[in-house]
Amino acid sequence: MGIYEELIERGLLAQVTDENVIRDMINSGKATFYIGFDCTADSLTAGHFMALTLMKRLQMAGNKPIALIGGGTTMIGDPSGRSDMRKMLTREDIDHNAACFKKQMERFIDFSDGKALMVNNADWLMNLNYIELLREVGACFSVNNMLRAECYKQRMEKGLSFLEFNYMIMQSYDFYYMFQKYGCNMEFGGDDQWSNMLGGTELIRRKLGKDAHAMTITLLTDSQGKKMGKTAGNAVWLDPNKTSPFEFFQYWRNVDDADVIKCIKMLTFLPLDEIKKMETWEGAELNKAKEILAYELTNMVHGEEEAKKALEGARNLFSGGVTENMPTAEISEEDLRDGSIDCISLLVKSGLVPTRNEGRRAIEQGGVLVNDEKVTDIKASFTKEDISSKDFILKRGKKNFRKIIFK
RNA sequence: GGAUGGAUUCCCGAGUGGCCAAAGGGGACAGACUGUAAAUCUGCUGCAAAUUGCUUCGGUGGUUCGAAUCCACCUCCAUCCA
Repeated sequence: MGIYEELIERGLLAQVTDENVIRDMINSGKATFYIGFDCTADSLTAGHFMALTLMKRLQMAGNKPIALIGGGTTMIGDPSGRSDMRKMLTREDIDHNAACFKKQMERFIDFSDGKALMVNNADWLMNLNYIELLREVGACFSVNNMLRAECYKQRMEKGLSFLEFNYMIMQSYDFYYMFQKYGCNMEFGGDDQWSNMLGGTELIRRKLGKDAHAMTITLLTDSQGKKMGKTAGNAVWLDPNKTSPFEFFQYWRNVDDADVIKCIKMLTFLPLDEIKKMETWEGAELNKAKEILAYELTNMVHGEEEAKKALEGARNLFSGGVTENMPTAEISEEDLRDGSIDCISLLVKSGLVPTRNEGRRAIEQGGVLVNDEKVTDIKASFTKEDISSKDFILKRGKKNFRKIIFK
């Protein structure tokens, strides 16, 4: 089975420009492909992770990846699939984010000995001359066609600024530029990028009379069609300081029954026949699959040690007992008032709750437990001895908890 | 450039002088039930030194005992005309 067939089997491919050509190309390792990452935040997310694994899969099959950091395109902001305008980022923010991306990517993709390239489109986009660009590239685009593109549809009602409208042109130019400079003959991206990507292949065909290809990855959505990799509107980050390995693990441990197998197929590198066996699992048995999924991903993103810790921590918490490898929070003498700390402060301090009001509410609703005993009094407080004499486990809800350590 | 409509809390959206920290829905969170799942039911959803106080209805000023609501100017958005 070639890599192309494997990608299909895993449900990763959404659309391709020319199936036969692309299959031959990637199966024989002749593709030099790129995936663009716009640096809108200072960490990659679970969504990017799928793109990175794809890069890796293709790299393992002998193809050459180019990771394109969108230092230039981020200045514009991709309107695809968005219902509102993006916040404009400053040049400094973008540069900072790009640096963060770079670091994280190096963990996944082997960039040594030219096996893969990392480039930043700020290097060529920032110096473009407006009139020249319009004449050279702008003439190749039909506004009529662009307006028909799926990615702008949602914006036709809410409004689309000219700035964002140009995003497609910039992305197309990237491909055109890298096609010439690096021999990049294929572009990968999320399925929401399809129209932007076609812009690139079209531009190359018009300007150079050559064929370039595009292929999109199925967006990772849950059974309700919502994009995965987000909790409460917040992304699941790959940066351990933004989403701890434990939280990361728990996110995947908690996916819907209906989505586990799909996630394992799309995100992990487990062999397909192994996954086939899991497909027969049902009901509570699926928890095993969830654990595997969570472990595999945490292992890839945060390393084996963290993955093991998270796995054990979670097992301990949910099946009781040992308090090793649980996330901890530290408090010190300064946090005490009159020799003790009240429960609400402790919740806030440990990060289990963002505001005192929410802490109060959690207690009122019976959602706060100390060593598995419900806290019933809002004014409950604990002394240094309470906390340091034995393990002190503070829980908010069923899945959020900290071991409190007195320092 | 002209005309009209609009901006409300995480999102959608009601509110057109006091009864408004602001209806309803979604989402999120918590409880029950479960398998750390889904569905369902219940509660809850600005902040805090918490029977009270403070901040919030695009922005800045004003009128008023009192403004999300009225007035002026400004910013942004949509639709139509150019």
